[in-house]
Amino acid sequence: MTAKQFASVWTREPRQGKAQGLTRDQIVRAAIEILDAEGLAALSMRKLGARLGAGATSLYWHVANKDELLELVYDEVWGEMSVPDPDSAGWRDTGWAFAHGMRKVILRHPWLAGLLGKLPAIGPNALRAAELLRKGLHQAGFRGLEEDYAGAAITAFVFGSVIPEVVWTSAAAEKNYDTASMREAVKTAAADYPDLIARAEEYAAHEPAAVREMNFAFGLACVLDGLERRLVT
Amino acid sequence: MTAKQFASVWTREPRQGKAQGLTRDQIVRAAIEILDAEGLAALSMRKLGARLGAGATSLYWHVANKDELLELVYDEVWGEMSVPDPDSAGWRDTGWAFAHGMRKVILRHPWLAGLLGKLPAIGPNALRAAELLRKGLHQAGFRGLEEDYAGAAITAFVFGSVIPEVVWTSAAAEKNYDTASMREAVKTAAADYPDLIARAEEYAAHEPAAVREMNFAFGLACVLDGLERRLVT
DNA sequence: ACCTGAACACCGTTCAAGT
DNA sequence: ACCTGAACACCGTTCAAGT
Repeated sequence: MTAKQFASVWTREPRQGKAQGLTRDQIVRAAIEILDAEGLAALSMRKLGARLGAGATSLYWHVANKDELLELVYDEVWGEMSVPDPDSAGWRDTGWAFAHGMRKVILRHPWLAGLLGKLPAIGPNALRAAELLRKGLHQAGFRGLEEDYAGAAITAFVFGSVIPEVVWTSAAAEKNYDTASMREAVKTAAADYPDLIARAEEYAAHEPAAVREMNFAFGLACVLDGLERRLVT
Repeated sequence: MTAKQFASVWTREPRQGKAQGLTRDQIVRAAIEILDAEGLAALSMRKLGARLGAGATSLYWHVANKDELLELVYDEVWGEMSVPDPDSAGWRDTGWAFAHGMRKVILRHPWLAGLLGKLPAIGPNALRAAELLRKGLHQAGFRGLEEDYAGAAITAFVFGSVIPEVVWTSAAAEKNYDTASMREAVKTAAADYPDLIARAEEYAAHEPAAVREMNFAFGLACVLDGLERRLVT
């Protein structure tokens, strides 16, 4: 048994206006750092607490539970999205910029893909973005339910596009597979479908980032074309 | 201490040709039952083992780990998808049927949404469906990378559409919130955006299943229109 | 070949207690 | 008001041992 160190108000550091306590903001930022560095599965309350030099259970003063923390984190990153100004451009440019802005955020934080199907997004940043999209589509001429449908079509396309973009790389990162062996695995899995393999090989022959960007642009243009047509009619 | 029951080869049931052992198929089916009934978070190896009258660790003979089990489960449900025959209909009908088939599977197994961003889909059922979509788009006239882009656009739209459809109801189910209080929460969260609230209220005024179906049909028609246009040009 | 149980190294969360 | 540590009820997974 070692003796306890002497401690009293006089030996202890002053409180200094609560500058050293935990903040919800601080917690959220630290969580994002862990998520960016190690992925969704690696975030635990204990690890997060340790990173902040606090006990895991201290977090529960600032945050009701882990799911609520994830909601905060989820909305925080939507704040990074650069939203276009619907007043300064045509609706089509707005839609285009909106979709690319969303995509960029998810590519920067791939763990978002694992949260999309888990949490509803009703935080302030998500709502701000939703309102901007709505406004752009309203100015374009959509009214009533079609205003919703049009917005849903754009965001649906973005979510659905980015998920497969991200799921491979983040699965590979979490279990650290090498990409060559993964490609090989797909090839043997698809042995019955030579045409599918041929397609995968042509796809893989291109620079990944570039071909994905084109893939995204192609689909987005389809969606926007469809919206435009519905507007004219 | 209670005495052990007498047991020997003679009192024990015969082996009967290994009819009573666990099967991979059996395990996968039981897992789906749990998932359908209680959702993704409720599935544990221990619970699954118990349901099958076995120890949790027995499962590891048939399955490498939980993630692999989820991959099996994931692919298994894609087997339920009714895939259209691209030879018997125009490509647009095929695309339409394909998208609706996918959507139906996810709506029947909402926990799929939580897996989309987590697991790549390269099981046999997923590949069979992918090949069919590819074939339909090839017959339509898409070639090269555009064949991929077109397929990706359709599946992206379906995934992205169904996620928000499902995430609310499954979040509500897991924590059993009542829908009225959730709607109220959204309303107060969006207090700064009256137009957004107005839209949400008109949306909520309709029969949910019907308005979602229309939402889906609207966006899908946009995507297909866009594809058609790219085909003609 | 297939299954078991004990054990390990984790989880999220509660709560009485401290300052 | 904020933080701590011990404790509870779970996890997924490994592995020696059984049949």
